[in-house]
Amino acid sequence: MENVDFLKELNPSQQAAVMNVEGPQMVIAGAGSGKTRVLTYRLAFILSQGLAYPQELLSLTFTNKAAKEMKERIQRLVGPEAKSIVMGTFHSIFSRILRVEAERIGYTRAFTIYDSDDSNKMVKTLLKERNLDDKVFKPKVIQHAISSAKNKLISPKEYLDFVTDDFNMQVAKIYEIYEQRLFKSNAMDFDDLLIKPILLFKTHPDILYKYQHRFRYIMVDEYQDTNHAQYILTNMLAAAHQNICVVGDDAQSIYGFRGANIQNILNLKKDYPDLEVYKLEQNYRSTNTIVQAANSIIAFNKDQIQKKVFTENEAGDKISVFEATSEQDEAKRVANLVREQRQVHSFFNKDFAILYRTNAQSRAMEDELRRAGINYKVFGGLSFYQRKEIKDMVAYFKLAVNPQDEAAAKRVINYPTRGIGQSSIEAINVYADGHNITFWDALQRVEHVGINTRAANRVKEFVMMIRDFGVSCKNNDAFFAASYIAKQSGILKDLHSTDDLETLGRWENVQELLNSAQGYVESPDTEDHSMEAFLADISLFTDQDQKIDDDDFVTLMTIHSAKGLEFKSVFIVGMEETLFPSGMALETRADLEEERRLFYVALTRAEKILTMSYARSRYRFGQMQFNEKSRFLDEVDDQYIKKPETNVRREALDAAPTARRGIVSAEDLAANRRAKVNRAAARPASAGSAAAAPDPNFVPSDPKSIQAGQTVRHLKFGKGTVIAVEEDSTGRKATVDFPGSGQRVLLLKFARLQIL
DNA sequence: GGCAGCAGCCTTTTT
DNA sequence: GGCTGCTGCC
Repeated sequence: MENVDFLKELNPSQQAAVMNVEGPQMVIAGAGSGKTRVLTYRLAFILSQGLAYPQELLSLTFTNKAAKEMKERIQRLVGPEAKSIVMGTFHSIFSRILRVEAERIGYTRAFTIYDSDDSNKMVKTLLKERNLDDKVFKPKVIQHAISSAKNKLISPKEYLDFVTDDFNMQVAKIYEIYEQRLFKSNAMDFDDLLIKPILLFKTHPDILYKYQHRFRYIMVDEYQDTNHAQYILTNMLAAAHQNICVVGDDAQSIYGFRGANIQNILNLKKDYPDLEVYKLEQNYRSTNTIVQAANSIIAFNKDQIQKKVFTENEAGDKISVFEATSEQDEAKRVANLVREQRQVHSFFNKDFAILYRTNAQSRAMEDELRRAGINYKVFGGLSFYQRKEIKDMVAYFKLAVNPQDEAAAKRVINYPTRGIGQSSIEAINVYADGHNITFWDALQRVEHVGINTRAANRVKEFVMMIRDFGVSCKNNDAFFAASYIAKQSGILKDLHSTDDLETLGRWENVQELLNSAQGYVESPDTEDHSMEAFLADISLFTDQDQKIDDDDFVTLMTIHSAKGLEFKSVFIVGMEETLFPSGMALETRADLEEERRLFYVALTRAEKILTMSYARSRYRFGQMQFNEKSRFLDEVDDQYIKKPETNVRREALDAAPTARRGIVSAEDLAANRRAKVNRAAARPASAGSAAAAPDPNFVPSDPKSIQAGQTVRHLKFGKGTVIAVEEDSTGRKATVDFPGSGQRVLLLKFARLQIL
């Protein structure tokens, strides 16, 4: 409290944004302008001035990780009291509030959260029940229609009143039943975590009053990415005291596809006539070349708040652009450039990011980086909690806590297989529907359903098991209960019954889930150690939240995931029409402008060096495509791009070792064929392993001593060369090229290798 | 009821 | 090219 010295570290516009804390404020923060700094200092300022207790500050962030980092920074400024600031994503904060108030709107506090996969399955079930053709009524389309209706606060009834065509009438009906079904399952989908609080506040003014007065200062980060429901929610909470501060950058609004409404930021002045607007326009991150290049492209957008982002940083290198023959060629040259820049600029791997539009593009990059022996890490794609084995485990957790959870019950009632087949499940479903009871209640009365006794008995056993799990969750902490469930459900056994690497990997993942339960229970930050609390926590966990360890690796991720991050050297690959901008975004100006903002986000991730590339040919959907280079490349003011002659010289240099490559080189074809042979050979090899005679001369070396470049021997695959060694969440892995059976990635904790 | 093999979809992004 | 979910066979 004693000092406010930290304000000296801010420029005048940052200071203004930090120190004006009463009344509605909007901070338009250009890329790299110290937005996080302003947010943290603003909270610290309020605390240091004694304007509020920390628990009266509500700060809504885009990811849980951002919240955690921000809290740590505030703690460094004002001390441990910062811990009590209410900080997190919309979804996590409001799910917490909902848990406290659940009974008021007919849920129990043990309600479970449906992820989009669960919702999708629910829609599919409803289509089946209503005998609708899923070719006409595509589950994804319907799911999306329901979700956007919910986010616009349109009820099923209103939806029905609103539409005239047959298709949408059916959608309205499905929407209605979907809502009923979720309610009966004591479950909420992602949208509900925002919609239900609004409903709660509308119908219970006393509760609204409580939270309006509890949160005296509200801050919203990444405001450009909020949707209608989030906008309503913040307005409701801020209505009493109007101390709301939203921070964002309209130029970085890239989540329109999932309902984010850029109008929220463009029109805020209408909602708050007294709104004070601060613009942070000085960029501290990038070279002037990068800042100006980014300005030059965003100028093509019509929808925007005018601002001039500038920097006092040096001009820096011009932007390089290169054309590759194929995606492999592109990847190879990126790998070469990474090596070169590491040398020339003394960069580490962690100074590099390779950004792309779609996750599918990571594969070619990974192959070439691995071949080049460059340590890398892929973010996004299938996250830990989306993996089948994890979802199965989580479904058991959900059921134990909330047996009414229909999606969870259907997921695991016959996994691991216990003789309750599809026809039995179907019969139970029909029975539940016909008697207007829930799936779980129908399971209790399985003897009336009319399936064979064998299956009925299995169902009874299943029900008893789930009840038992429920008891275990009540009486023990999350780690104990999770371990108990993993064992008793038979999942661990199921995953440990074979010795193939993939299944073992799954077993490992389940172990990792148990580890995280242990970590959760033992963490000093968690007060509630119950399974219920643990579940609530992991249901909203995403890949964005994963810990980044201190290893030195090149970052591979989509541009969306890269928002908020910065790297010394950035590669934007796949700059091709229909890929970036996406072929799906060419129809309307609004869509194309969102793609352009995405390009803006990509450009502004770079601090020093920026390289962009496009490939003449690329495999998509298993077919070769030939794309034009992206229009976005032409939109960059060419004074910031390296002149073609420089490029040509570069290309001649780079191309030398790969000069023989055609569009698809013989080498690629060979590699391809080898991979296929390899895959085909994999099964017989492991099946026949029992027959292999033990070699008395084989002495496995210490896994830690395995290094790239070594010649090693493996009992099954024979002699091979270690191409790369890397480590990720599953452990240390070696890529070994065996002349007999091709390249294999081996987990070193299992594979026995002898260094020769 | 369980498993293998095949068809068809997908790939825009994710709380 | 890869994954999911469906069908048809045991």
